[in-house]
Amino acid sequence: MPTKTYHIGVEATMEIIGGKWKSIILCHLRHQTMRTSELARAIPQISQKMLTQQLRELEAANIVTRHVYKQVPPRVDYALTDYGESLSGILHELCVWGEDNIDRRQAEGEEITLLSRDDV
Amino acid sequence: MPTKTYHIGVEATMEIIGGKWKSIILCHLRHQTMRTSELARAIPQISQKMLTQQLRELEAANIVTRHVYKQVPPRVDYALTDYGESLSGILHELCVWGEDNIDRRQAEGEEITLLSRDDV
DNA sequence: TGCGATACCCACCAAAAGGTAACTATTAGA
DNA sequence: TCTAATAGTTACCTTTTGGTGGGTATCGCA
Repeated sequence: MPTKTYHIGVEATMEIIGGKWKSIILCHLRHQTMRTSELARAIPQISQKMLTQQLRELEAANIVTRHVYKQVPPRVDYALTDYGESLSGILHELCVWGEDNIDRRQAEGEEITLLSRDDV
Repeated sequence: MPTKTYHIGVEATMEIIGGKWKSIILCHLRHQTMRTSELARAIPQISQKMLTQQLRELEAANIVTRHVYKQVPPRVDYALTDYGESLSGILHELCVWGEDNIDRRQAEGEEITLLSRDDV
């Protein structure tokens, strides 16, 4: 197999938490284990397809675990792995920086809203 | 104008440092002011077009400044703004986490290389 | 005269990422 | 018998992102 080459560490990180959805999903899982439908409610813009696709990729990267209960209707929940928890600090800072960014842009008159400031 | 809505802070952050190139460019600028050609050498995979495009977007977000010297041949350099500096800690952690991620994957036998570990 | 150096721009094309809608399975309960 | 509920898949399409190859401008220098 051809060796995969990175030039700088951040490339690898962004491969894992980059894209439109992964960091958002992880920010929610940072606080609690969540069912599929809970995640979907917490991220109303995401489609069913994207949600499961992104969760599969996070699982493959050993960032989240998937737990299937043997029930009907099905019940599945997701949680950060220990390794996923090592991203917790970064995720928190990304949220806080973004909140501050939105505040600044509002102060400059941009028409912009932040619906929930769930980071403590 | 329709109000832009974010649901969680990290969405705004990712709009600014997300994508394939922005965080890499910023990680380099974290250590020093750099000319266009220096950035191009530091990030050999990037095309001229992408480099200037991403720099324009970072400039528009007030994360970097562009300084043009009145010379021939032209000389332009880029540096983090004060606001851009507020990302410095996050960028550093993203690099370090990625380096650790690469180490782990290597330890598990993946064929993977990290060329430079420039974070102190 | 014509080339090298630097920092662009533009038109065009390819690939990746994301979105929509319709479909599956199973069981409880109206 | 029909419907709701949950989690997921699949095919198909659109949008966004990124890549290539060309072109511009100015000045010094061989």
